[in-house]
Amino acid sequence: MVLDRTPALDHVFHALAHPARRTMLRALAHGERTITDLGGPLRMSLPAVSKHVRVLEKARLVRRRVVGRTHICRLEAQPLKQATDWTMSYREHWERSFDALDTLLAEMQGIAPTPTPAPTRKRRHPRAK
Amino acid sequence: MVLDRTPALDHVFHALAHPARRTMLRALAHGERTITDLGGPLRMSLPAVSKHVRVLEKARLVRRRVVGRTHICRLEAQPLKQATDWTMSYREHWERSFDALDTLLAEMQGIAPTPTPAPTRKRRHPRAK
DNA sequence: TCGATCCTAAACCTTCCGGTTGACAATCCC
DNA sequence: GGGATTGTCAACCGGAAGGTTTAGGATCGA
Repeated sequence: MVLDRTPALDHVFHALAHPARRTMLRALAHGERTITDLGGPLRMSLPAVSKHVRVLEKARLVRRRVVGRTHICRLEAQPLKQATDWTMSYREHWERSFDALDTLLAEMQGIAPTPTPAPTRKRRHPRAK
Repeated sequence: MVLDRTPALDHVFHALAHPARRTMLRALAHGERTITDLGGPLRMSLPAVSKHVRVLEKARLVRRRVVGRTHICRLEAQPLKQATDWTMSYREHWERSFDALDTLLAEMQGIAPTPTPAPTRKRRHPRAK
């Protein structure tokens, strides 16, 4: 079961809600980066970058090790799996809306909707007619 | 390609970052709900509930129709697919860390790590030795 | 040793968030 | 009509977010 009252998810989703932080994660996906590296494409002061990194650390999306005067950041993707688990638990819903769109398009063309393949998607909560 | 600078994602992730709103979405997954319904389990005033719902609407996760004096909310799961697309683009990373854990556990037991299946997961950025 | 580089700390500012209360509009129903 | 129900609006509040500037500590390297 996927829980909604999970403080960890609060931090992860909050961390993901800022474009600068998503950009940082994207950079980290290609390898380790220093703070200055991460700030490179971002047009903001270094202290600002530093704060964003701390938000990512709080969400456990980034780990840092200090080497001399440079801080080297590393992506920690595990929380992204948890986030995915949560959002994915709604998968049937967005697929259902795809089905609905299929149906609509098909009706507009006067043909039957494309039949859903083998593992039948079941309509879990049928609307009252 | 998955874009990081997408305002829509800002709104979606921000909407998901609050446990009350995740709880609301969970309720909506089981069918339509009125504002009062949504506030039911949440121990907060009705105006507060109302604000949360507006955040969900801004993220296009909820649509509302007004029937008499009641406002009926409906889950709109499409943005959750976009969110999933984004987080899933890091899948190889959390799987990689699983591999690492496998290896560690295997080493602790003095046996070889479980071999990775066919489409070999490559180590993209090898650390200098 | 001494300047340049990397980064954090602290103070400050503005805006947004999340909640409240109080008032009121609209609707339902007796 | 008139009370109960549903929900919003507006004002307010404390605190968090997101940015800046200024200062300074630590390290590198010539």
